[in-house]
Amino acid sequence: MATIKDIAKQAGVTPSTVSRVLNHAGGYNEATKIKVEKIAASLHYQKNEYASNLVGKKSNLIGVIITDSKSSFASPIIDSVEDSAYQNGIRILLAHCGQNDPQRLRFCLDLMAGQKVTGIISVAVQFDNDNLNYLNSMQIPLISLNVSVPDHGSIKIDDVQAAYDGTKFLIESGYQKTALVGVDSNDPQTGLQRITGYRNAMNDANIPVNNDYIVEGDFSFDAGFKAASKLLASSNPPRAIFAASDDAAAGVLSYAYDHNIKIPAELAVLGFDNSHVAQIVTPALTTINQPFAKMGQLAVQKIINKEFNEDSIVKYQILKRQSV
Amino acid sequence: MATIKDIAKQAGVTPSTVSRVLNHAGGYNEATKIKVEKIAASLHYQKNEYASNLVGKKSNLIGVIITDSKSSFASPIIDSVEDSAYQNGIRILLAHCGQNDPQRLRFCLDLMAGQKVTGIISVAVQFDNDNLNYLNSMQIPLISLNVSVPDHGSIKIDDVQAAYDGTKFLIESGYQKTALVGVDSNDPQTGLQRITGYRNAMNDANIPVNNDYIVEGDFSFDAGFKAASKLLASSNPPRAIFAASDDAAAGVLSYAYDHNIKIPAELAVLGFDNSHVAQIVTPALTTINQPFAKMGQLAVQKIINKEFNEDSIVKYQILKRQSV
DNA sequence: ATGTTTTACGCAAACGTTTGAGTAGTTGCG
DNA sequence: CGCAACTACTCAAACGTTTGCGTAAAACAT
Repeated sequence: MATIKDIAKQAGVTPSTVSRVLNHAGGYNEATKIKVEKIAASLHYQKNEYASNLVGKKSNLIGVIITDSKSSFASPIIDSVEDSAYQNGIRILLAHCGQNDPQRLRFCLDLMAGQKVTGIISVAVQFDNDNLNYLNSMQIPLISLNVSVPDHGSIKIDDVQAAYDGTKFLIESGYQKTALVGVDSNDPQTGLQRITGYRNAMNDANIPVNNDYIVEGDFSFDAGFKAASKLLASSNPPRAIFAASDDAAAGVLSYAYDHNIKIPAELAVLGFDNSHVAQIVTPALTTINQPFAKMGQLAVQKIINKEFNEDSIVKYQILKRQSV
Repeated sequence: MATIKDIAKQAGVTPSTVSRVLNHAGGYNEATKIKVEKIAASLHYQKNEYASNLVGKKSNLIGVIITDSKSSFASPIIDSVEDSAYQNGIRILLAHCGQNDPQRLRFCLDLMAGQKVTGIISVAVQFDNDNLNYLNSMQIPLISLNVSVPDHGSIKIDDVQAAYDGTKFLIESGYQKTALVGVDSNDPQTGLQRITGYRNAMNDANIPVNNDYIVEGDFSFDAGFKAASKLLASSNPPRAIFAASDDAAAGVLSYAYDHNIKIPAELAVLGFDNSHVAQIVTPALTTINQPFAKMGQLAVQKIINKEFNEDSIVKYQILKRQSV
């Protein structure tokens, strides 16, 4: 591979001059510039980023840590982060940390540290104490999406309020008997907050909360399916189901389809996320839109502008389609 | 940030020794090793990969270029590539190149070159001549998934045969009137090959091909929806639709749902990919399974083993669910 | 006791780039 | 004409590692 020295030799100048030309740093005359650029092109010169970053100490690298792509909202976020990064000449280092795998998360952090990333964007990653301390000790700024992480900036919707509004929306649409599925009360962030929002909305509407109507689970299709089978086979089935994700909502839809339950006539289904699947299932899901693209974009902006400490709450909307 | 020199100073040895200890290179005694490791830990030492790679000339970096994540099969591939990479201590540099954006693809290649990746995995990326030449001139090995790229290794299914088998499967299931949707005859790879497979199967079954039954489009939900509306509103609607992707199949399902067409009683739908959506739509899609996870894994293996020139054809299966 | 091998380091160069400081040669100004 | 200010460079150090070579000291063999 051609280096700056090869170019220098051919052009009859020193590497310094070549470097200045290639970086448009000024301090050379037009003829030299043209000559150097022509030789660089003919040699297929590619700057060695390792050398460059070593001396320059800036990496133009943003680390992105996601749990895994199955979570359905990872894709749009990665897309927008990548696009924003591209527009700013920044590169993306991607790593998966799995679901609750401190060891792998640690590996991810080491990776990012070794690459001297200017910042990390984590998507729905829960930090355990060890890794949080480790991160803090390394002084790498972090922007967390979807969940908040102590001492670091975050970008998320107001989960309590969103669950409140979703529940209220169902109630006002005539569904008093509304269940909440796919929430994990052990998850202090999303799960618990959405349960709180649901409870608050029921209380404010003076509807007693039936605890059987809160069905625990993760955000998966299966969780939705199982919850539906438990709820809808019971003696007192709900008239509406509020799922904690679109995938879970799709699970509900699937159960309903199998048992010939008409949506929304016999059962209303409200999703959460407005992920890709929300638009393509039948009937199309009424859901709570999370502005993933905007969140990814904002995360990159924050890292560029070094705004690491504020928490941003972004707006969601209830997106009406066919399922309620 | 602490460097190897800081450790050396504290430990009373030279950087060489520290380096050897940290790399488990041998040539030090146990006491020194323990001392160095303890100091390194206490200083939160992180190897500067830039310096390391600069001298070592190996990057442990694999570049991944995808068009965009919306293509629904990007996610499982990225997941498996990332997992395989993780198990081999390799990092992933991710870049999007958009759909037909030579300029951005060029940018991606520059990025990869600058980072001195050991290899590039491209997912469903079509190389124009300029970029192909550019890639070749840079001598970076490439493994292409889903499409084949001249002079470089690829991993894909046999699209002609898969479309043939899918069509044959529909015919043998009793559907003589089978349409093919979501294919682009301008796409010499996937599109054209699947059309060929479809035609071959029809011919072999002695069924005349009705050209109206081949509806052009991309792989999107909308393409499937539009194709369905064109086909099913016609005077001679097909009894089965073979979609070129699960997303397109979901579009067909959606149209059918809107017009109260029963699946599979009145219309059979066969998808393609077995992406995440295939399992969660209602009814669940019978589809052609592409082993994305295996493909990603294999791609990483090939790069590690430096097998850049073979084309691998991986196996698909027809996965029977509810839609046919 | 002498010679040989091994161990456990140190030394210094190298990787490719950037950048502050230095310097010929040219231009401008009064 | 003399001095300052530029221009267009060159020089050399620096970034943090790795690694081949060198070498004292220790261990072993004869």
